[in-house]
Amino acid sequence: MTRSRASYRTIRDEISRRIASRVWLPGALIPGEEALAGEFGAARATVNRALRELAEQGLVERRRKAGTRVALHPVREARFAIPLVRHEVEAAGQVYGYRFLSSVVVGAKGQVAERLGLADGARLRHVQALHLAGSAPFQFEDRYIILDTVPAAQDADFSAIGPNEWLVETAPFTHAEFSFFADAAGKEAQHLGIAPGAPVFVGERITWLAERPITLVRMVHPSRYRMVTRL
Amino acid sequence: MTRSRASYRTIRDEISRRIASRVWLPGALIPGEEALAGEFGAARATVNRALRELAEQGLVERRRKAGTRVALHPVREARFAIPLVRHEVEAAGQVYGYRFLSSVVVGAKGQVAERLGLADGARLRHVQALHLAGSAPFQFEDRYIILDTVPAAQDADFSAIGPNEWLVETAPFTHAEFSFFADAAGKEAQHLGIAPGAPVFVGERITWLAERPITLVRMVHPSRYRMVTRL
DNA sequence: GAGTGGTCTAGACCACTCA
DNA sequence: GAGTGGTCTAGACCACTCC
Repeated sequence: MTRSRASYRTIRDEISRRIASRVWLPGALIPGEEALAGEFGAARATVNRALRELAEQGLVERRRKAGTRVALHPVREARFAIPLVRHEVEAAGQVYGYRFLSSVVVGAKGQVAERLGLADGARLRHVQALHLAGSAPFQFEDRYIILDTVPAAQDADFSAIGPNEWLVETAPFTHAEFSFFADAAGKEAQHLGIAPGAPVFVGERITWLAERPITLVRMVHPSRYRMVTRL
Repeated sequence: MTRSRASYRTIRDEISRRIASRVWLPGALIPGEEALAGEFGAARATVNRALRELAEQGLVERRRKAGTRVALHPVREARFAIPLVRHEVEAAGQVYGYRFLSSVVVGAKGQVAERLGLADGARLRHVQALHLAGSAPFQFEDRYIILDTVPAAQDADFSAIGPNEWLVETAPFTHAEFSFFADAAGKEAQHLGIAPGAPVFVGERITWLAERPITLVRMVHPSRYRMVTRL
């Protein structure tokens, strides 16, 4: 045996290989953990971990009593890292720049109040800022911070450090909702240096601490932006 | 004790709570697995699984010898399910429709050849199709299938079933690269029933079987489309 | 009822990395 | 060198679900 020992990676990759090479066809039942443990000379827990990871990837589907099947329609998941803008820019080898635009305390109303599940009039700090990669605009940030949840945000100074970095270190979140879509540039066009109506890539994020909303942010990128991942 | 037993979920959630409530601050070192096992009355393996999941979520960072720290900048990951278009439409409670547009075998060249790492002239099947939600256009699909990797695709019939569904059941992939961005509608505008130049949301995906490219697809959505996830 | 995955334990050795 | 996480084992009990 060249294989010093059966690791869960070895087993996972071998099973993955058998699926890819169609030794086990989509929809087919594969051997149980016990059987595979025997085949690979490993403990059942080791096989379990291998299969669990494959199930997380969506490559197989597992059900008690029914066993493990090769997924018919691999509803696979793509994972995207959600880094700080600054890290994103620096990772691309460019110099990060930050420009504070405006800040004002307002009462919640309309769509914003609704999306955050707030009563009209709840106090929000509305901040706008621009993030640069080198000298080029990279992201326009339009953010509401719920002051009931994060009172300290009322007096925070966002002239030098962006509200995202401030929040990350001050108010961890427990839940989040992300959405991404394309839109036509509105008022942010001038800040991004593009024509009004030009396509922009928008990321929206709402974060909560337990059941209390922390912040709603709209991050607008010019259309040269790409969100990329591999798996 | 009301807790019947310490499960890895209990432990994971409790640790998560301590981080959220700032009992353990960003950057702080948290107790070792041994210590936590003692505190929770669990085996070290159980604590390990809890911490491993938190590390996957990006909430903590682990290094041998150095220990486990609360992440300073939670580079958290968002996961997006990549379902079949049909399932996506049906999950939204709408009737899925498919319209085959065109298919032709071409030689690889230019950008396409380059992105797939193919020699000029490699044979590709180029397929275009439209996916509908109810009567409204949902996604325009523009796909190249590498016939060297998937010879069976040469004669596959895509008039009733989309190439994606066909591929999923015929040619599993081992690696993939996804990218998402905003663009201005080009020739696909007429199929999507939107104005040329209107913003569209584009998803591109390349899949490989081992080192051989399977397919490159460009999926174009009108700007009403939202890609959403929670965590 | 029975079979399969889900989880937990106690103990062990290993691998990496910090000092 | 020593400390911490990474992984594996052997065995056990449990929970879900199909028949």
